[in-house]
Amino acid sequence: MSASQSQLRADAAENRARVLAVSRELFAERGLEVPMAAIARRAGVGVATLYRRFPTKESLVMEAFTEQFAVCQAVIDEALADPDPWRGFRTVIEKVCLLQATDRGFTAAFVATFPEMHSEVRERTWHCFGELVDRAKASGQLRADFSPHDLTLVLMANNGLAGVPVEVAVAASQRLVAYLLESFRTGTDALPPPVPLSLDLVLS
Amino acid sequence: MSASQSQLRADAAENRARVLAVSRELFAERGLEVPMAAIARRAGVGVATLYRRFPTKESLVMEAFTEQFAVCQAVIDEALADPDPWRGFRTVIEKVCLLQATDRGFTAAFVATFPEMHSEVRERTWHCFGELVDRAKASGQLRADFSPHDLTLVLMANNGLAGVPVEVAVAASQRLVAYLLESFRTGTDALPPPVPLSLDLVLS
DNA sequence: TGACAAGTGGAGACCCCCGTCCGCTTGGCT
DNA sequence: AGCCAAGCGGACGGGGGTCTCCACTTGTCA
Repeated sequence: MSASQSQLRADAAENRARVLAVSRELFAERGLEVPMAAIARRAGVGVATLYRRFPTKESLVMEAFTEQFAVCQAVIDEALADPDPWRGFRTVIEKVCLLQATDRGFTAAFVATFPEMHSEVRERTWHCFGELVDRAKASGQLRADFSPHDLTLVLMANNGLAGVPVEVAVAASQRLVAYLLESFRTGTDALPPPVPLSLDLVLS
Repeated sequence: MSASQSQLRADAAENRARVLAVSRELFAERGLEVPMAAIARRAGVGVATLYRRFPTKESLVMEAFTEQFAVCQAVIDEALADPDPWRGFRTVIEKVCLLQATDRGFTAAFVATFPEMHSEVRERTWHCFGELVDRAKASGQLRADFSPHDLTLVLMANNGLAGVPVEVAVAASQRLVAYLLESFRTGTDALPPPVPLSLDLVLS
């Protein structure tokens, strides 16, 4: 990596880093539709600088989120290492949904770059999750008719909560996830408290 | 109403009606971001005609969806008339979510125009649903910690399923709703079959 | 049937976005 | 210290959106 980074002049490298940091901030706050000019302005550089480092907006998005994708994979790996399959399963869903609720650009970036990722990576993730599901079913804690496709269902549903202020989104997401996990499992326990959502919140 | 309609010349009235019909079609198919020019083209009129009848795109949206809003209110009224409170409750959620899944512009229009509706209407809808919830709880079929705010939660979550082909969205929505209703209730029965969702579908 | 108000459509003003071009600046090496 | 390639930023082209303006057409009523 020092090959591509250290080739850059010191100031250029610093700018590049600042651009990435700012991108992550703004994408998280306002979603991927934030204009390149806004990123440039907040990073204190010109638009041209952005495009010199990242030939396209999409490439910037991709770069800005690779870290998050790694986190995702780590979450699944960790879950597979958990001796309790249900806890692993639950944790994956909780953590990924939290990530989604916290970072407004995350899902969009996820679906946008998903087709571009080496299918190898996709396959691996999918396979791992499938294994998690099988184990959880085998342990009798996950309902038998749960489908791995339901993970996508959860992610998409949870994504519908984006667009409200972060704290609200997080609380709402937690309650949604709790409801769903309760359906997924054989058993019951207390939900997090209701969230006073209002459709007005979507306007912000 | 005939006051404002019959003032229009015959051809103008016909154009207006066709514009509204086309709007509903396109909003349902492609969401609210469909350009005014596209609506005009499909309706076989010029852009100016649109703007003469509907001073702003927002006003067109509002007009195009008032019918759907009426359907919503009707659904709730019908549910209140149902002697079985749980069935009423369940039906409201199922029907509204189906509406959402079928019509891509519906939710967007709903949240967009919600703040503009006479608060009288909002209050009434909200009040009715609250009553439905109370009755369902009293009958012991709805969990006690269900909050009316959870309706908004469901709507937002269900909205996250928009953007995939309609048939898929409907199937996914049905499964999501089934999962959630199962959580909301004290009891259990069979879910609709899993939906082979893929994140790729979002790209369409 | 003829006159005129009501109706019409397309060109274009204005704005916002992505991505490029080009003349100026500056870090880094000798 | 001085050179120069690497770096820089702002102006600009191209596309697409909402909404307006205006010269032309057409329904309607006497």
